Amino acid sequence: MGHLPFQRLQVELTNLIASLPTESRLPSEPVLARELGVSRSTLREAMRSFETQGLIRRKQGVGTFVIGEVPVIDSGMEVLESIETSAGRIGLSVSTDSLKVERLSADAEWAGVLDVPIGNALTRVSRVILTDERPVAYLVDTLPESILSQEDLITGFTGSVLDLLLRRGSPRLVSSRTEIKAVNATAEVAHMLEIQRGDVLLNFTASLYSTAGRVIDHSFSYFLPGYFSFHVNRRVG
Amino acid sequence: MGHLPFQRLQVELTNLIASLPTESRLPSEPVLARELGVSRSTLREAMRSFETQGLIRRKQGVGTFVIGEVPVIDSGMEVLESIETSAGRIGLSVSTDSLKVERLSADAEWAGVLDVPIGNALTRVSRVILTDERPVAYLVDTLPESILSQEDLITGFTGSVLDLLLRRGSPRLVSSRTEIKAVNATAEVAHMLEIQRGDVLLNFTASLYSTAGRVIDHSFSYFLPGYFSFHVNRRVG
DNA sequence: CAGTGGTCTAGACCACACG
DNA sequence: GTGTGGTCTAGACCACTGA
Repeated sequence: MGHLPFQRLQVELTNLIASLPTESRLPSEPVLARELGVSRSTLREAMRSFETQGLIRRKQGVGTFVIGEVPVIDSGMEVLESIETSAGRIGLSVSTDSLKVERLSADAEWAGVLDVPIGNALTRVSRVILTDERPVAYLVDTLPESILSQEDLITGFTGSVLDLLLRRGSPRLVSSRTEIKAVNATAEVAHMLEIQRGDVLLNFTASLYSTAGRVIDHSFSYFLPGYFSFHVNRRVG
Repeated sequence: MGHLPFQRLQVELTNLIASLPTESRLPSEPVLARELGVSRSTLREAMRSFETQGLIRRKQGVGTFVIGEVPVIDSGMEVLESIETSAGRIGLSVSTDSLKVERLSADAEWAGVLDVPIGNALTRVSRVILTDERPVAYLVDTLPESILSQEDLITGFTGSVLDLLLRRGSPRLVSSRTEIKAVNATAEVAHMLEIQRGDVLLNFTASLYSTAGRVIDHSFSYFLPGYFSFHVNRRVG
């Protein structure tokens, strides 16, 4: 009956995961593969989507664990707000990890994106968002140093560049143009989010504008599906 | 220095694909794997993202081909419009394939979603969108038969349920609530889109509302990344 | 150290297109 | 039939965790 190992596997894994209590550990991959009558490769492939859905968590050197209810961070796309704000609305506290602030020089491409001369100093802030120890988003903000310098980040920086700019009040922000894509995790992003290379991610590429129509900030955001719910109300043409 | 076969592979494949003319065929997988000094599994894994980006096209039993410039269908999320309309704006003609119309009975879940009694007759329209022979989107619309019957679809149905409802003018439509996700292709969807199971897709789940606030239609849409560009302007809270 | 998940290999067999 | 991409296997080795 082994005609469709994969689809059968998905069903059996679904049942197995549902039958186990939260936080419990699955059998190791070699053992589980033997029990289910498939090779380890096939088992791992089937497990992929379960992790991006937030149903299990794999930790290298430790094991694979069942996750219970995932607190889904809900956010409407009409309004731009930080993940901290979205999470706060559902009473979820998130933390920032792997915060990195870099100073770099604008090459031709970045000069074009941010509308500054080539060679201008830029500030780049990258960070990982955690909910309950789980990395769920990776964010990279790039903006002119004249707008945000490393010194600005010393005091009272919680992690969100957007929240910092809003709190400071200048320059005044009005809107962001956001492009929505689905991507495979690159090796770098996979490492930051503790997932596997090639796993599916939701990606936003956004430019933030001031009232003067200037580009204030450019950001790449990568979200683990299963932990977020983005929605939008579209009017009929 | 084969310490990072995969990352090196990505670079070499990028160069190889860029160096070949449009429509040309790549060497077969066993040959190419040997030439690049990796196993076939690794080669195929690395090729995955190239296909979802629209850079190559794999055809079972035929070969793997280089795609040139992909016409990207650009669409703003503020306004709901059919893919035909979005494609038309950039002068691209798309066609419908694998059109299937089903009649089914509302179970408890669908009754709740569409706000009809359990057991009510429903119409389901599923189809694949092609651009230049390439399946790029898979759409499934489900709605009460009282709103759209199979007879309504006999004459002048181009494929888009939305366009048909708009042309008919009743019921009057106002908006849609759309949820945005990134997913792995299921076996079924992968087959319809001629991609591999597990490949990354952008997914919209939407409910369409009438002026009376009734749910008129529920749809699942799956898009191949690389062929679409969805964007939204977000205002600052 | 032993045991876990992460990566990669070599090869088998299947499904499909085309001559 | 021949050759292609699609699936699956068995096993090796690495990277990491924790006792």
